Amino acid sequence: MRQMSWMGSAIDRDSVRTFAPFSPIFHEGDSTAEFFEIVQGVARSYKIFPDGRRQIIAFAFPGDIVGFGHGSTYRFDCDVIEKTHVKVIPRSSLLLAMRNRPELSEKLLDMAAEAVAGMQDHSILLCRKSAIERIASFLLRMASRQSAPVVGKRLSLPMCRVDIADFLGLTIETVSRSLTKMRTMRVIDLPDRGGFVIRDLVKLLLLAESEIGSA
Amino acid sequence: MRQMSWMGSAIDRDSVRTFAPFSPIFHEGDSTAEFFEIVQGVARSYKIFPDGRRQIIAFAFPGDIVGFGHGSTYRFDCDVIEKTHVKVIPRSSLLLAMRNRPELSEKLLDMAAEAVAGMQDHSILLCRKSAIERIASFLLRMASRQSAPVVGKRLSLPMCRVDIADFLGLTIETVSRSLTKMRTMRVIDLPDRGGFVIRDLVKLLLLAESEIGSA
DNA sequence: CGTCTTATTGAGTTTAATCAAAGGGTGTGG
DNA sequence: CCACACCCTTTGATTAAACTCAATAAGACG
Repeated sequence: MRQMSWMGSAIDRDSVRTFAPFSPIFHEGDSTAEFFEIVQGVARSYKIFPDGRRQIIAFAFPGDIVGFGHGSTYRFDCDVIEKTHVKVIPRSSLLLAMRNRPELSEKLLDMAAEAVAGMQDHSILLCRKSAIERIASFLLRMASRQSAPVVGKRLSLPMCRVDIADFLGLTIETVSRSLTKMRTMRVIDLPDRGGFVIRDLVKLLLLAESEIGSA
Repeated sequence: MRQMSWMGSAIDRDSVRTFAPFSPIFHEGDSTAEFFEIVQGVARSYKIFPDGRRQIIAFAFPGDIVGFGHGSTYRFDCDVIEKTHVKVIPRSSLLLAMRNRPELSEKLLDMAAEAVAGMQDHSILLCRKSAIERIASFLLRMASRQSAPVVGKRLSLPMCRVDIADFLGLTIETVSRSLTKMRTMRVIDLPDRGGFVIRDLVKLLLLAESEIGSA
């Protein structure tokens, strides 16, 4: 969920908070008194199940909103994977703004629709795509978050393998093998931990099969 | 998306339309001039991809709303799998109601949040559960849509195997094998096409692993 | 420099997909 | 009413993909 800047003056008094790596923004079950715009850094939303399985629902980058679009309590946990600055927006200020400006509500509904559509695409990615297609789609998405998908430039991949695996519904071994394969195919480079380079954008797009989930 | 009855007088002038089996309610790309409440029957929402794969996004039963929560155009196709009566709600009447009653907007946002949460649960079902867990979860959901999950009563399963497969991200063969296995285990009965009977609710809940996706 | 964590690589197993064929209703026409 | 055809479903055999278990390698950090 992005681009809330049109909210304008309604959120002038928001405060910015800083989170240390791996500290929580909120927990499942906490009441939704506020939501959060990532200013700098990366957050991850996830659910942990009784059997220990973890599903990462989304990564949030600067400009993204987390915690919005829940009911009265959060439906999952959210923490940050590196030092992160977060703008805290009181729920009440949004509700106030909605009453003052009804057209805002329509916009928010559209945003919610966008979120639903995004989840649908992600579902399809999870159940219809092969491991390598998922990784390729994921890398393209990571790339488009920090610049246009550029060949040759080092792009940041701030999350560890197990996070990628838990986001894509794979194991870390499969993630690692797929990345290695793509490196062998000269589609990407892996210069260091936490970074990757696109060497052949056309092949990467082909691997991702483009139209699903690369949005 | 359910329980829109609180909309009350805003939708008094809605008309009811009847759709013959497999006729479309709307297509992807159509403009969202209206949305639809299923009065009687069953609808399915789905996307078809360039490679021919089809993903059924949701089944809609009486009381459910379809077509709500898109942007200005529908994001997928929707048709009915049996003779279905549908209440047509003009989008304009909802927007009007929102302006007149701001608290409605909050309720709609909550509904959207609900939809997002539902999609998240479905994602998890699709990428974390085995075939038999998915089928068990699906049967429980089907059961809870028509009554409390009751042992011994014939429950309707109106969609064909290929629809179940495309909803759960499986093949029809796997769906069929899983159902057969559950029948062999005396968990369910399959008295006829389009129906099933729960014989052992406890085992069925265990197979579904309950907490994920049975909501 | 050594330890600890994270990532990679390898071997074997499991699950579901694929390919292929047979069975079972339903409906139509003789 | 029966026979046939069609569609949907079930069952079987094989294959392929990803998971599991296990070991090694590479960074990060004190």
